[in-house]
Amino acid sequence: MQQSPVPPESPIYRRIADGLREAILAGDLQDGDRLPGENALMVQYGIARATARQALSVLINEGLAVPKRGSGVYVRQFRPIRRHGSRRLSREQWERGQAIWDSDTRGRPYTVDDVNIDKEVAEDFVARVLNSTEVWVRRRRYSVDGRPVQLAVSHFPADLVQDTPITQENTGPGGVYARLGDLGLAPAHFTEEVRARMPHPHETVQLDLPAGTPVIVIGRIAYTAAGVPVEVNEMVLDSASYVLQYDFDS
Amino acid sequence: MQQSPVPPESPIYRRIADGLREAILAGDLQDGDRLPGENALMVQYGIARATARQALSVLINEGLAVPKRGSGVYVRQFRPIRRHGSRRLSREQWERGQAIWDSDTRGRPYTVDDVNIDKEVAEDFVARVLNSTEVWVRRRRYSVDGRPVQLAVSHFPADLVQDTPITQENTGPGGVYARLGDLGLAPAHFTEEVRARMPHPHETVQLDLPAGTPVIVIGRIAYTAAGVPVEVNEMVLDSASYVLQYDFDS
DNA sequence: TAGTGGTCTAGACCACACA
DNA sequence: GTGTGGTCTAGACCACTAA
Repeated sequence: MQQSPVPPESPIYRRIADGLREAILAGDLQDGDRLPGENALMVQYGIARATARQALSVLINEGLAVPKRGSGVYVRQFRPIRRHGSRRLSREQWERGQAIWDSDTRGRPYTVDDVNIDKEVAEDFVARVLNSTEVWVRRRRYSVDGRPVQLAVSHFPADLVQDTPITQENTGPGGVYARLGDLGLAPAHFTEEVRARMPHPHETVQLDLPAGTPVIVIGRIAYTAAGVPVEVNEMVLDSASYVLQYDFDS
Repeated sequence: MQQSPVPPESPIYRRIADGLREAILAGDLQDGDRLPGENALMVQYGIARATARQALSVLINEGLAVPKRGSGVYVRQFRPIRRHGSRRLSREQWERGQAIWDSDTRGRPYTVDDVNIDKEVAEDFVARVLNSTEVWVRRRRYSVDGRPVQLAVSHFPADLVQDTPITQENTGPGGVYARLGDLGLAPAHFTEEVRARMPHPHETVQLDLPAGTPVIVIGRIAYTAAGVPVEVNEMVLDSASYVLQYDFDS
């Protein structure tokens, strides 16, 4: 009936992970710095390899570190793009230098690849929102500096956009919204629904996401001034590459 | 010089995880359903325990499943609260039945616990935004149905709110914003910065987050009509409990 | 070639849940 | 008590990176 021997503290792998995390969050280890590898941890703490791996996997799944095969485990950085929702209300005071998170303000150009356009039967929620069972769907991927950052899928009611450039790869100057304007259907109101979750496998591939990186999912509905829904756009963003900004009154 | 023997496909643990994920996303397994456990997978696929664990850990880290000690691994659901940013512009058309994600609209009451108020030296970015090195800080946690869903930390310039109920636990009717109004500092404009990341350990504890659940972080700055910043509020939300909605023009 | 991370096996002891 | 997941050891072979 003696007391339990020694296990009052948290498991070894967790204590190791805590130590490394602290070093990262404190800035002792930063940006592309190399973390102690599996072998180093085995020696330093006298543990088995699986345990060292478990410790590192904690940080990897938290998105704080990235493993590079044959090389090592490295600290990850956060330098997002700033995406503006409603910026119409911005005054100088809250437009300049008042950001909470640092971000890349240099307006780097988007690249669009993998454009893909199809006429499809609408999924349930799209059909419900657009009041249309047939839709034209535009899928594309956006990259910045050669790195993919966003997947977007836009849906348009088939009867409204049939035989317009919206069903073509090249939509002409001003893009899709300008063409909707030509039809007298210029988007005037938007609602955006924002959520976050872990990525699905195909998103991990298409966005080249390291483990531990959530995605931000934006469901956006565009309405004309008359209240006609003309577009449902679902965007999937690499959360390590974005900060969303919304400015509003009241 | 014969071809490589058999390993053209993805690793076993991944194929198992893929199969289970498919079952979840297709709805074959849902809500609180129990997944096949480690032992079941070992037998079914003839693999070692560590490999079965690895397969399950994939789903757990994706937030699709939750392990329950001594019981099993269970499918997780997504039934979020809808949080409205700018809703001022909402018309009936885009206010009712036009949501992309299901959400709990029944207005369940928040509970606030762990209220904590202190006068502190402002962190860098807070000091920069508020033009004040000393701030009053209100920390609190919000729960819905007894489950914690949000952590919030509000900062107020010390010189503006000194000796007001804002420095007290009970701020009176209308809350903090009403008291700011009493001072002629009613918030009129807001900017919100939204990002997502994996939670830090203390957030995991305070929000009781299962593995694989990202947090949504909202950095909110409130300005008076005159453009004076009066509050910096950092909110950390359980991403499995929230959908953010923003409505805007243009 | 040496070192790194990726995958996998075959055991072990533990705390906890549930019947 | 039996079964579950949590932690840990001590090996193995592989693919990839970098010198």
